Amino acid sequence: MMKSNGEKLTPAKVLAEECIAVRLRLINRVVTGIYDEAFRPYGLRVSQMNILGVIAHLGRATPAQVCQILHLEKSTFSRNVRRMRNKGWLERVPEETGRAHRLTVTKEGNEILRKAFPAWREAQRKAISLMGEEGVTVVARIAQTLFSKGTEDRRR
Amino acid sequence: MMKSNGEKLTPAKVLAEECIAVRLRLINRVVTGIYDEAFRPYGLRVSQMNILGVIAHLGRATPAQVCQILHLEKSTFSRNVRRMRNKGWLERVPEETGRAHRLTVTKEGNEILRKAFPAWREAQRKAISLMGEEGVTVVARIAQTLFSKGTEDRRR
DNA sequence: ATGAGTGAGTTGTATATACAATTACTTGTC
DNA sequence: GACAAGTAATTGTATATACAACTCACTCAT
Repeated sequence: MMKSNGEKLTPAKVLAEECIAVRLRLINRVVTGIYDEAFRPYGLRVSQMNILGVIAHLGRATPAQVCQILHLEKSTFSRNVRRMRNKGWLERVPEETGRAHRLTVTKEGNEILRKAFPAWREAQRKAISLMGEEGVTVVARIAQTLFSKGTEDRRR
Repeated sequence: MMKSNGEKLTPAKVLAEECIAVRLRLINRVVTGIYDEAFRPYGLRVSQMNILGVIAHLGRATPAQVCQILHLEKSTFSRNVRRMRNKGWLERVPEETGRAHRLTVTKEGNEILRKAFPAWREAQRKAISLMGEEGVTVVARIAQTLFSKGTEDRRR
């Protein structure tokens, strides 16, 4: 742990050994791969499942709500939604006013969630086995603080 | 914690409340944003810094080595390298044989790592504040098992 | 009423990512 | 030596992601 030996501490060395982002992004790639592989037979991606899940949960969601919860940029969300509307999983419900609208999960959208559910369970199992119970708990705790920040901290 | 109330447990509800991937990916977006923002003045992305760091650490690295360590698909790596070669941060050292080659970090590459180092420190500080010491430790532990898997488990 | 500002949404551009297919080279094997 | 198998790298295609710039429609102050 203590690096009191004679090796020189170049930026590269410190970066490679201490950078949080490199580790988190690595884990993210692997875990994303686990879920995407599980969902492949259904033509579903984990990113899409996440969005479907949130909207299904909210019922009739505004894009801004979903973006705030998931910390997604509005343009990212806009394009993700387009793909899912093309697949018939999401539907727009226009508001009375302006260009604004809400989103709902269609019957087909709920159907795909239902069909992919066993695959999700299997992916969860693998993810837990990779991250450990502790890892799962910690990730849930961190995400919780971000969900909160999303609702309390309106600016930005 | 226990959900013994009368709410119905739809797939959507279970997914939204229990999915590990949605939480991990959310954290990944936020943390990636922290580092990318810090690096923006230097025209550097966190993904690129990660690759530079690993290659600098290894000295003369084969693409396969780096891909194995970072769990990056070879085509992803290939295109990332192209961008960094265009910026003059990486250099190819051809092998005697075939199309194979190794990569080294150029003087400019080391320079950018050195220049961006304070920004990295600041991003680390923010990431630690977001994830907590425990979060940082757990992520390091999980990543460690993946690094190991990369070297011992050759298939896939 | 009108013109500045605001909020929601989309589009332009660029990077990151992965899977599938292809290309280029090497190394057998016959 | 020619052909089959294997490995490294690239290219084709698609999705995910974000920042910047733009459009559209509403609101409000003068």
